[in-house]
Amino acid sequence: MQMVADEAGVSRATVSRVFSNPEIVDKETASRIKAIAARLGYIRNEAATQLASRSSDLIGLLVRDVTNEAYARLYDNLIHSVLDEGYFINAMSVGSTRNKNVGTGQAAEMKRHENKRLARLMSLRPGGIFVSTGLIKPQDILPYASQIPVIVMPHPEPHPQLNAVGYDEESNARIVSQMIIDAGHKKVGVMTALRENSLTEYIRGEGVIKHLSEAGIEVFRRPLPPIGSDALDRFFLTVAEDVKNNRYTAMSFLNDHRAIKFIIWAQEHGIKVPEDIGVVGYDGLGQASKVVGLSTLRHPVDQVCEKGASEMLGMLKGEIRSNEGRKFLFAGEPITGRTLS
Amino acid sequence: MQMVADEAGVSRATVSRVFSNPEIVDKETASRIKAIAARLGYIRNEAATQLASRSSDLIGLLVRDVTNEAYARLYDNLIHSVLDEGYFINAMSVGSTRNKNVGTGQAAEMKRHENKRLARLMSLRPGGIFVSTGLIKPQDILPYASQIPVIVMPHPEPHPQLNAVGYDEESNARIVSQMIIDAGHKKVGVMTALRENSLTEYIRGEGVIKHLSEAGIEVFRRPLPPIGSDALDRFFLTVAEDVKNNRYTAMSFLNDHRAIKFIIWAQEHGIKVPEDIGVVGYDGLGQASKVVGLSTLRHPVDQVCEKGASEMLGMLKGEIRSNEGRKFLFAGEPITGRTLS
DNA sequence: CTGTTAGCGCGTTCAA
DNA sequence: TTGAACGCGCTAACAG
Repeated sequence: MQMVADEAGVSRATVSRVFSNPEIVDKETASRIKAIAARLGYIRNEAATQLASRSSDLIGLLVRDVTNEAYARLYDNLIHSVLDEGYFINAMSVGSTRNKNVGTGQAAEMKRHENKRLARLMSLRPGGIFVSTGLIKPQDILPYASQIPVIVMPHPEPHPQLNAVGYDEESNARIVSQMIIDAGHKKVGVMTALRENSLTEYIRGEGVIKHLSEAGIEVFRRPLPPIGSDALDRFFLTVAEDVKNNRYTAMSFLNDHRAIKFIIWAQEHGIKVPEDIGVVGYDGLGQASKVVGLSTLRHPVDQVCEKGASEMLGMLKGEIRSNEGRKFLFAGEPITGRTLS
Repeated sequence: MQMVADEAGVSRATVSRVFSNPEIVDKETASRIKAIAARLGYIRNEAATQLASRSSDLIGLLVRDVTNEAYARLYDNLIHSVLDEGYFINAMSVGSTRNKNVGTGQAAEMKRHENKRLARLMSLRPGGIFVSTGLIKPQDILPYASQIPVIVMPHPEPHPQLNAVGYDEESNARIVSQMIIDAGHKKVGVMTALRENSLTEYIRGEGVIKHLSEAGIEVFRRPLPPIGSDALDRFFLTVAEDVKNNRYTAMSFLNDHRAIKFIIWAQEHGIKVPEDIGVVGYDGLGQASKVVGLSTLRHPVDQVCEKGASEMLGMLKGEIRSNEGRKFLFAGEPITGRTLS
């Protein structure tokens, strides 16, 4: 910066103004300085900028797993939504469990890991934070939420003090249930999750069970084994056993990814979908579900992101109070595919 | 930090040491300070740390599009590879073109956009940078490469001064060609790209053409129309026309994503794969290609990431010189699916 | 092992 | 419209 200032025959302060408040600098001087800066390859040091200005154009994003298409979409969408207003998303991916030997009962460790990442995110002193992971607990977020705007997304976090923009799981469960009912199934297997592993998935599963039961459908609760590399395979074996015994004619999954994995698995194990068993997913994202023709529910990702971004920007500008636990829920839409009947 | 120091009855310097160089602090003092910091919710300001230490535990990643599974895998893999050594990946996603009205000939604008993002990344003063985008040009990277370690990945950037860890497109083209030949095709359509739009895809396409031609196969060059929202649809129409006229029996795509999009499109337009036309992809990533049973070539993502990360870490530690244009190429492996014959 | 001191590169007063 | 001076929160010598 000093070099640019010297070259232009001005002080560092003027150079600084050119990059932070160009309007208050003489037009000619400004363009001359810009040219010199470009020629010299000067790029402002954000760390120093942030430190001196006590503000940041950075918005943190704690995200579960970027290889998960649902999160990737969210990420991508947020980037563009906030970029228009001059903000940047700094993502902290907790990471996939793909190559990790995460065994039974290690959900606790994953939570610790998420908390670490969240703290790291805070160390960057972002203007605000989006939290997009199902594992972390409200009480771990709360301390930060009192310092900067925090929006939980797209999980419909119920905690009264946390802002949340998310999927209307209640409505969604009803929609999925109706799809199953409309397809004529009378006996249905439903994948469920433990509350402590994923509140969202817990609500999804229980919601579907509630609606199906109320409609007189016979429901078979099939809990997803605790987190672990072979959990899904064990789950599939259970379903295969159920199919063999004609316990139910359709299976409701907690997300598309697992539904599709099951379809691939079933194919390899001589089980036909939907002849032997109907399959319904949950999220409707990703190319794979389109290819399979998966019957599923499409989450309103774009709506959620737009609302989340506009809420965040409103809070950053001080137009919206960030400590009132504002809630916004959006319902998805049914996607009729070829896997349910 | 001052509050923590006061509370512990030590100076700020000691608190600082606890978080940057714990070994040189008295063990008891250190743990006492840590406890106080935790209680007070103190989190170090990274901007200040970075400014004062003139170093960063941050590695930048310029990435084309996180919603693209190939890049997402790369991203995720890098995060974990460098985290083990105490580094963090800060990704700058140039963004998908999904919702953008990117018309014909706007490749130039996308390049400008990428350059802006790269500059922004530099403003964060990372220790090094991974460049994972096909559009940006060597001369736009070079100025940065002289300042910090830069590794281009996974595109096999040929520029002699740039480090690159990437896919061995030469070998890959040979492998794909062999798959097509082995499937018995004599007349083949090959998707090609413009050199200025994507060097990698250009090399891929030309490589396949070269190998097929040398094997006596009749090749039909089918260039992908310039970037634009309807480019792919126009391409598909061309292929459909070719199929109708029996010009060729198989089509070689430049990546799985487009191959799968074609398969979905073909399905909707009454064209059967592989009966009417065989399809071969390129990259072998993503759940969708598995579902389709796409015949394709699997890129060695993990190998590339591991090598890239270890190179980067070596450079950051000064064990490897970063200005020698080191090159590492890895060949993929053929995936025999159901779409080629 | 710990405290003191001098910056890191910038934004932002306050005068001029 | 510009420059001088101060400080953001922290690390890195150096001395003790």
